[in-house]
Amino acid sequence: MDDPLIRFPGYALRRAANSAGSELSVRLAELDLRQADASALLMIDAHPAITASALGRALDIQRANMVPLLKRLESAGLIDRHAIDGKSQGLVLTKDGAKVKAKALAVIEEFEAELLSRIPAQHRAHLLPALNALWIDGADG
Amino acid sequence: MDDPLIRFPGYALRRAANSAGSELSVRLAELDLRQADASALLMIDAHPAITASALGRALDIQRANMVPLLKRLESAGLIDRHAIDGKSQGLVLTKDGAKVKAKALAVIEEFEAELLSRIPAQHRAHLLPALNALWIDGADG
DNA sequence: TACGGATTGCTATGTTCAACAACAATCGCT
DNA sequence: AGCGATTGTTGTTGAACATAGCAATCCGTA
Repeated sequence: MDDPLIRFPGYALRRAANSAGSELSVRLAELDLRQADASALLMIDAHPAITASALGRALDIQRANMVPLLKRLESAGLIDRHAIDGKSQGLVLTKDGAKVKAKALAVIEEFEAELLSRIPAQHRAHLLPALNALWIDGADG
Repeated sequence: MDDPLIRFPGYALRRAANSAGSELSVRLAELDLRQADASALLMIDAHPAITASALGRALDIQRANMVPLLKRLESAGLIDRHAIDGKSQGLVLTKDGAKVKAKALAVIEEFEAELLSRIPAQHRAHLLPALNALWIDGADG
């Protein structure tokens, strides 16, 4: 079918993100993780005792929407929360959390490699810098 | 904040798509259109009398979810439906639909140009072919 | 021509994701 | 001490997407 939309990078962006995202979700589901969960685990691992709201800012998830995410990770025994002061809470991985994070990282690394392998070689190295230019300090700061 | 995720193309894909998508939605909202609406208008314009289910396949929208979309476009007076045979219906743009489609196309063209302008020149031409490789006949073909 | 599988449009329903407004409690700066 | 800003939370809303099922219709083949 002749498609008048495929010439638009924005449209291709949406379709590619949906395609890649749904496939990654399937793989992460085997670890009982969602994409946001895995992102949070990796970020907490890189920044132990990070604050819930700081994590939300880093992942572009609003404070209100962090609540069920953190509740899920805590219920699964993957993270611990401890009070930093009277209003902030620091997040750290539990031992189980570290194990699951390692598995998730392996899944993601493999997925990313497969993703790149689908791209013609001459375009491959350009994808990441091009994408990053679109959202890092992009229009939505 | 040091971000362990920005080295992943898949993550950048999601963030970039969200960023670009939400911005485009704001602009299309001034025409009372959603992204799927605009996509449908462009596709119907390129394929007059296209079937509802064929349109859904082209846009990767399930038949069930086409119902409210088409109802919305029809209620707004942008499309007409006529029976092709006993079970299929052909979709065409109304005069108003053609006008709105032209406006939407202008919005999208401008948006896409701005999007590309944010990408360093040496990466710019590679984005579209790289993205298209990810979803056209990709893993979810 | 008659039959059976496939297709079409639709209803109903559920899930996930993300946005908003509001709130009490707390912090940090002056 | 006081005041604006921040934090974690609740509740609600809307969009986007998926599944299961259904009656009607089409189409290839016997």
